[in-house]
Amino acid sequence: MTATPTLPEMCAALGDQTRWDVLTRLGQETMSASALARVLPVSRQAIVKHLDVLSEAGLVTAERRGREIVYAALGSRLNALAHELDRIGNAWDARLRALKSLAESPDEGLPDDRT
Amino acid sequence: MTATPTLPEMCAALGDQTRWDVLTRLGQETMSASALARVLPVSRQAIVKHLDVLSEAGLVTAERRGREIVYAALGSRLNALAHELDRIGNAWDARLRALKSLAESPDEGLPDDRT
DNA sequence: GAGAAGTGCAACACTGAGGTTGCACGTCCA
DNA sequence: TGGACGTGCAACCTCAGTGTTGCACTTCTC
Repeated sequence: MTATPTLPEMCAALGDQTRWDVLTRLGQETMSASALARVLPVSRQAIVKHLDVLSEAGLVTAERRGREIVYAALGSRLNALAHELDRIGNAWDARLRALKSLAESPDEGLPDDRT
Repeated sequence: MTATPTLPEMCAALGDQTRWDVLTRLGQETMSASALARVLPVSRQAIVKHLDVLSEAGLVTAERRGREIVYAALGSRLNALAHELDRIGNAWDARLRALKSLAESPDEGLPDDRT
């Protein structure tokens, strides 16, 4: 049981192209690490490491099925992250709008970026 | 100019703790790189590099004001990313649910959503 | 004009992420 | 029972990201 990943950790897990390749494959069908390695242009060991990271972030589930381990992409954690990011984005923009309307006083002529 | 950053690129930009420190500060008030360096435990040059990355990702805006450059956190790109992630997460879970119900009653079709 | 403050650029060091190869060990099946 | 297939572990390599320092240049202010 891993501690809930922090926001930067979640984003870091999603900040790699190969990891997205893995995820999109797993979003289409459940696959084992070896099966993924057959499809993607990296070694199985590389895949395994990525799956570890994704599993740590709660983005995939693993299920042992005989001699192989089948992974599936898990959307719920992604939705939770999305919700969090949306909240933060809204807060930033709200503050920015407040600052702008606050700076509507005519005695500050700051648009001076033209030489 | 900055082509629209890809999804992994956006996530990679957000996958760093120091960058989040910068962003949260800029979400509270607009600041220059030097001002940020005074507040955060890293050098100005490190801050500048992070601001470059964030700017490239469209997460901050820069406005020259005299001899200094004032940055502000921009929420809109974050909201766009959130929306995208939410869509993908929903697609994954829908497919997973479909697979599960398919395993029980092999009667249903798959949702054909692209991720 | 002098000095303080901010930015720009370049060289450099260090660490960790991403990837590879090789081999050992379990599991399925003909 | 042996071979094919999948996973587990470890050593190793490479390079980009994060961070530093130093110096030059611009801009504001007194």
